[in-house]
Amino acid sequence: MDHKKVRVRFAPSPTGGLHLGGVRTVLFNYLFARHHRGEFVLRIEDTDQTRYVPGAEEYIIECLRWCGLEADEGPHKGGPFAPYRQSERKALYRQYAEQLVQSGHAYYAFDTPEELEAMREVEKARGNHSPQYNHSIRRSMRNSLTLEAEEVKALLEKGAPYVIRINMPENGEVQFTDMIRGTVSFQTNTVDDKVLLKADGMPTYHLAVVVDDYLMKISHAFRGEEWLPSAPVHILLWKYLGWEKEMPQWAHLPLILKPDGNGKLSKRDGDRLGFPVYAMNWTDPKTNELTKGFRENGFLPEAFVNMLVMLGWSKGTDQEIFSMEELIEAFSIEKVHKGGAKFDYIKAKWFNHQYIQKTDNVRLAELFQPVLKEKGIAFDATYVSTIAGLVKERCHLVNEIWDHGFFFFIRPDKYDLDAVKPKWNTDKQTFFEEWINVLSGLEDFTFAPIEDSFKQLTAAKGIKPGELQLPFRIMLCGGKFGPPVFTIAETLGREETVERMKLALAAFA
RNA sequence: GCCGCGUUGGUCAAUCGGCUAAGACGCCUCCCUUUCACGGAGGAAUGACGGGUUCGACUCCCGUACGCGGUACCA
Repeated sequence: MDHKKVRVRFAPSPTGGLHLGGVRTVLFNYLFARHHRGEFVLRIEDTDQTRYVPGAEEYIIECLRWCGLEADEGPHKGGPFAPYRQSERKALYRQYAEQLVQSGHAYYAFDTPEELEAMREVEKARGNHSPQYNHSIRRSMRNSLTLEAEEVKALLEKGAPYVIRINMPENGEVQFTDMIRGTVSFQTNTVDDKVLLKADGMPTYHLAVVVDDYLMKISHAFRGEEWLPSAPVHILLWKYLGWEKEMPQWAHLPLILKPDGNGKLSKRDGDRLGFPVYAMNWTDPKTNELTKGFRENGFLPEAFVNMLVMLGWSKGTDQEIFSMEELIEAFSIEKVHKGGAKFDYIKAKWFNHQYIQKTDNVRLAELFQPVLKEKGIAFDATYVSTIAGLVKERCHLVNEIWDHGFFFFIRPDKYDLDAVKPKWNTDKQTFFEEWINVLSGLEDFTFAPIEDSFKQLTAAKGIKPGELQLPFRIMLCGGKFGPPVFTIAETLGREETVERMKLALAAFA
């Protein structure tokens, strides 16, 4: 690797929520930058004004913050290469497009959308499956290659709308080395004359990435595999603009695929299969439609990130759980796979489960509080964190603390009578009535004394302890679940325990 | 259609010519526990296909098949 300072960038288009795959692209950029002690830039590619979605940029920034993948430079914090929004850099691009026209690598095209459409119709009728504005077509279109110089000048002067298109060479090969895929090559006549500058004066992605990557001194450009087919356009632009020596090294990341079938994972798949695809909840400002996010679904950001990094990258050992520091240390772009990976929500939850076990109960309780609030239940932080500690080993999502510990917050509203009734008798009834008295007078209402008194009384009554533990559990929880039953009693406290026993006894009879 | 990129168990994946093909998730059996879970011990399950190259190929090369991506004045 050369000695150029490592600078990478994540360049999303602010059109909606941030997809899993987007976060993974951020992650790989971030890890690469940190590993090489370089810089990570956030650049907003909002060149398509018709697709602007309010709030999307703020959402993206918040996602990065939540994931712990914050950029060093960006629209939210500035930096030496500001502005970082392409819409605010609009004036910059035109000169480069003009420069390309001057050097013959681009040209003005005056074709109207209708003319373009007509051309496509004609071509399709002739059996051309997907007509491209390319070397063979451009000769019959209205552009500065076919029109007389005076006519072009006249059109320009009278303000006729036009775009600037790249002039793809007819016979040539573009070759480059992708850090993940090795040598990739294209025949130039198979790629069309992409629009570089739109009629509204905004650049297209193709021009903007190249110009901004150059201006922002980007050393390595990572993006999704879907960009591979347009790579030759970008490579040629670097060359035509005379910046070839500064061109970043490319890496096209594999796609994240849907769990069933094939194809790129989409928001729709999440809705269909019941799991989040976006990092955080996203509400479409137009339709008000809410798309669920990993964060609100009870994922810890460390787990989310760890799960994502394993989708397409492997250290080469059997280690699967990595701290951010370990990832920064171990990450290398060469170990990123070529093939796409299917997203597995079950495995994703397994990662989260691992992290929940390692997470401090106080933090877990804080993350769980919103669930209680939503239910209109208030408990003090210490109590909630005790519960979190008691049930976390069976939680794959933070929100599941409720599913596994709701009875710590509310009395059971129904009992698993099928598990009690068949074996219920007056001896058991009597046992519990007497034990209530014992418990009421117990000096120290904690695990050991509770268990001791239980054992003493079962022995005295000649009933097997096991016969009574399950009913006791059902009295307190309502069903066959939860942590050790004497722990539940201790946690609930004497009053609540006794009260629940009385209530249950009435229901069991 | 054309162009490009891929292809190891159901899924994530290791292997960079020596494989009796790791490990993880999930699944199944058992142990622990008179709840569930955690934990522990086992088990089933993999190199798309066909040709080369080689003493030897999952690994390299070439075809084929299949999949995906692209084919916009969207990114």
